[in-house]
Amino acid sequence: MVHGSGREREAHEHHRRLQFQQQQQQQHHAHFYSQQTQPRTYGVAASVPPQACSTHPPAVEYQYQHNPPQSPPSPPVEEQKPSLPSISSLLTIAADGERTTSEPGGQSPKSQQPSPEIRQEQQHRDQQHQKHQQHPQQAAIVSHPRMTLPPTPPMHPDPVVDGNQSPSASSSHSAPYFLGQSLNNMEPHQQRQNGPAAPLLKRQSVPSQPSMSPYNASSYAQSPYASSPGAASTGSFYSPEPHYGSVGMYGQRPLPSSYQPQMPLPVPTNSANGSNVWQHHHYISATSQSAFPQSQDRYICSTCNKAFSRPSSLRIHSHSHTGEKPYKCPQPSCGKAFSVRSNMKRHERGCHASASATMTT
DNA sequence: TTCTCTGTTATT
DNA sequence: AATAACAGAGA
Repeated sequence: MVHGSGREREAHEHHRRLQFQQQQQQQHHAHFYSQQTQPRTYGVAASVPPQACSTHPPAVEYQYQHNPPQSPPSPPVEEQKPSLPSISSLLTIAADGERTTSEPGGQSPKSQQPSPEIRQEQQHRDQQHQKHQQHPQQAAIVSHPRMTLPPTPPMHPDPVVDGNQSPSASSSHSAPYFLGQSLNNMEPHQQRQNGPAAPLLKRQSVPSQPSMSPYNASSYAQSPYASSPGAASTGSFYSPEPHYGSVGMYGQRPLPSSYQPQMPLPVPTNSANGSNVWQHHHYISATSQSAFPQSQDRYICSTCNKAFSRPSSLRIHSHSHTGEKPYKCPQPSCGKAFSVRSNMKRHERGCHASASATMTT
């Protein structure tokens, strides 16, 4: 039971991660591009729903080719959407009364300029979506809702994310929920608090959670995405996972004091795993990097990105992911095992106090 | 600098 | 109450 629960959590997490990784690949494109087109107004942004990227990946490629990261002139989105006429015709249909039922695919024709009435309705819909996916805090940091990097997701009351495993389901609400769930953007302790969907950590007192660590929130705020898109293309990410992911979940290793986040970017396997998620989350700009206390919390769990100051701490922590319980109760009659030695000791003292006393005396 | 032990907090 | 997980102190 004890063993099972730990491994189950891990399995859940792993499974979810895989899903997210797949999704995140597409999302990454959308984010990356949107970072370069900040000046868009809300209305314009609404005209380029994320769905467009997820359902028409080629279009994204097209945009990449025309807008290299080095010099994003923040072109008006309209210029990138030459195929409006067909949408207009769709709108006409929608105006005829189908607009209430034409949404199931989540591909509402938001890019055209419909009649004010319709447009308002669509905007309203978008606003509602964004309410779901955005925290006020992040709205403050990034003035543009659409450009917010994976926001701390609104915790779904239903922790069972299995519903999202359905491709159709994920695509149908790809816009808001997709972003909202953006994965482990969620703080590990929050994840744990949400049961199976949140298997990793549960303590709120953890100071070095991804979102709290110096290379997270601050890096967002200072992210060169905003100032130097070219830097992003060089792949300066602070993300241990892509490195060790193939080795196992716990290929942690100390970050060298002079650690330089030089991720040669998309290692094929990593891309396939969607490690972009972490890349997004752990990018450090030169500024924030220099400000980062190098001697502290250098050991990052590749699974949950939690930081530890000691390798032993990290090793012990890794047990929580693997379910490994190397410390077994010495009492023959008790087959219990623990992942933390002190916990085993305590168990021994508490549960086998008399037995141990007999043995020791 | 790291490890072990102890204490604490959260969860079940 | 038992357990999981973590941080801090001391070795």
